[in-house]
Amino acid sequence: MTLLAPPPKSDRQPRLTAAHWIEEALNTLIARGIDAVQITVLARALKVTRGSFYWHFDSRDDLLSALIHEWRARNTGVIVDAIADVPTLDEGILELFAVWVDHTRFDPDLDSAIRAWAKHDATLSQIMTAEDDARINAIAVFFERFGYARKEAFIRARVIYLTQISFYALGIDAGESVETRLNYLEAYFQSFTGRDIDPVICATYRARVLGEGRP
Amino acid sequence: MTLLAPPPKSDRQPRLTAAHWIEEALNTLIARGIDAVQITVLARALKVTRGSFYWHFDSRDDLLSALIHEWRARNTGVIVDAIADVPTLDEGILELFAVWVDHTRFDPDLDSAIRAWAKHDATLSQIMTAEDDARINAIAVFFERFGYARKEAFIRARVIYLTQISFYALGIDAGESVETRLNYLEAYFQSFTGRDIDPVICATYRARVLGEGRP
DNA sequence: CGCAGTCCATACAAGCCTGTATTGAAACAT
DNA sequence: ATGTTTCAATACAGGCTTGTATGGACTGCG
Repeated sequence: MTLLAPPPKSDRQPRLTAAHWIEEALNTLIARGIDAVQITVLARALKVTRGSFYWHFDSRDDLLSALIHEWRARNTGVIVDAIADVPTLDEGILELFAVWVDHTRFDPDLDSAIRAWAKHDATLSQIMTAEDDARINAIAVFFERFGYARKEAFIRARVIYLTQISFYALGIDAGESVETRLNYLEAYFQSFTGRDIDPVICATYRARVLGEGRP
Repeated sequence: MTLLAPPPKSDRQPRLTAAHWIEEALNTLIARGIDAVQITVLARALKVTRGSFYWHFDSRDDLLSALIHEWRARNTGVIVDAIADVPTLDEGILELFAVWVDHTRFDPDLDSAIRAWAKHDATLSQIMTAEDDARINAIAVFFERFGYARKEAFIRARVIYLTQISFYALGIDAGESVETRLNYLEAYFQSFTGRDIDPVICATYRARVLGEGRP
């Protein structure tokens, strides 16, 4: 069968691990949706045959479970943690903004893709709803800490969270530069909180974001 | 082949039209996503074989085009029209709320399903983005008409629109009663506009919505 | 009555995907 | 060096989907 002599194969290709498959699966999940996460597709992308896959996983469902697990490990709790102990309202809101922008802490593409998947998967939908509720609730508690009445805090939490989720869903964040978004900062703050942002804190934040832009 | 005598077939089954296929396709698009819109699946649901489909349509792509066409005919312009000529800010916002709730004017499930589809279809994505921009812009113009500065109007338009889109995406609208939502009405209004709603207009609106609930 | 148009059933070719079973080839340990 | 473990290629069976080709049944019309 093997007519050709084995090619040099010099540099010890580190064989694939389950993590490689998960990574590739996440990529295609984000790029093309859950229905496109097919073993054949992943194998092609990884330049390997499906024989490898079935060594690392029992089945496709096994892989899909791993994807959900991976999402929970990455994106769950990030938002809740971000505002748990902020000292002022202004810093809390800006911390939220920072989380939205810092894709190493919160991966919006992954979140969107999982959400789209959940739309047609009952059990995943429950998990997603619970996560959304936890995030909104955390923001509501945050607002309450700074003098907002219960009902208003809840609605403002919803508004700020839902706005951000759509921001990703519509791809607005992809088409707008950091500068443009910073230009809208005061307006967003006023809209979300009903108060004006502290100019000093605002300026500090601007400098920080622009600084991180060019490390 | 036909061993059995043809069953009574009494009541002249009005044969299927392309519209029937489109309707069923929209249903499964909403329920299970674009990848589930398969000729075989639709035929099963319509209790007909695929032979029928290929009489009404050239191919699956032909059907998908029809779906997009149908969406444009139904959902495009609805939001823009709703607030084009409202006399006051309060009524405009409430008119927007009314549109969100009145699924005969605006079909959120269809909109969501098309949006999810567009996420992985470049050309459809462009159409969707254009539609979103048009809606947001219309709301921004509306805010400007009532004294909001250009930048603030734009951001407030975004916030109110994006909030609503997520409302559907997260399925919050499905899990909350009309009464609950009406209870939050003042809070939403304050959050979206930065002003307090006129109590009289508010009461009138409440009565109207509750009245329509039981026709 | 017969003919044409409308609509659907059936059968077939080709492609794609999953899962299993078996073989093959490196890497590691004894 | 020899055997075991790790990972991947290959081959096969079953199922599902699209698209085409063709024939049948029903309708309306001349």
